Amino acid sequence: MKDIHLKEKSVHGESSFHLHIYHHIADKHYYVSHHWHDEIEIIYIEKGDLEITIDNHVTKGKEGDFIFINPQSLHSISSVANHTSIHYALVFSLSILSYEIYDICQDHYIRPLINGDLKFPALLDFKNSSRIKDEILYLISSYKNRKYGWQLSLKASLLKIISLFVEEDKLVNELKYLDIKKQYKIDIIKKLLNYIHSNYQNKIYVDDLSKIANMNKEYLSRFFKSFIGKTPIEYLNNYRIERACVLIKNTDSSILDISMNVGFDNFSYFIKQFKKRKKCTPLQYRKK
DNA sequence: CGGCTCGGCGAGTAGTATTG
DNA sequence: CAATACTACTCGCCGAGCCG
Repeated sequence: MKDIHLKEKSVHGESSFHLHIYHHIADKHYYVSHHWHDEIEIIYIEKGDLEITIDNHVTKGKEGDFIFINPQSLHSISSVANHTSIHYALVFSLSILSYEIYDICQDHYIRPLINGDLKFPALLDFKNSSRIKDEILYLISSYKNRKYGWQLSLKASLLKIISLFVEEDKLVNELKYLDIKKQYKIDIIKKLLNYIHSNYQNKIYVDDLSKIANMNKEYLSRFFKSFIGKTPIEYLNNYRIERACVLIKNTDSSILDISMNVGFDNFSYFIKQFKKRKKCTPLQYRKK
């Protein structure tokens, strides 16, 4: 089975050019579970609303908003109360802008952005930043049109966007605000999520997780919920059901085998949990 | 002192195994 | 398949300890 970890291992874009733009039409059940990656992600909400949680802080994005997710930030994305929405997600590695020789741009801006000393603000107020907005929209259209030399045009746009951020003094200097305690907690959550994703096929008890986090199990439940919005077991069941859905769609295995495979050793409990989340039985889901 | 973090207790709920 | 008993989990509450 494909090994899936919360830290995305997939390379965004072609292997020769690490920038990709996804166009998502998100229905009312749209939910991208907590994960993180080395790339920067810029979300442009074309239509509707989106709720994005970044490092335990909820950002409500409205139509026309741009949301910036910095490298290594733990984030999840979901639709807002029964509404569909359309958004672009620009995912790219800042290393495509790196220089091999020492350069003041590299030293003052690119490297600090890569290692997290400088960050983009989560939500940008575009009242006074229409140039940044225009440049991002231009970047999206360059990507779509793919005229000769489009990669160069995208690179130029990215540098232009960063230069506008610098010019307008909108980058956040993390060294000034570094919250070591908060970072420590985020690291624990990442550890727990990684453990769940690596071991969901086996039995997982809250006690196992509490040992990983060095907390007592009651506190861990609350700690986890305060970050993820679900208790550890709710999250685990949800993840198992999502994994089961993939197997139901893409394999001919029996529902019983699939339920065992994703870590449910109690078949009736699996059906119960499946119906609770998907509003149909696993077999009905396959027939759809 | 007040705010915050974390541990621990107890009660209620959810999940699971067993039995008839 | 339902009833039942047991275990695991969650959550409200309280208190200890730490820090500014």
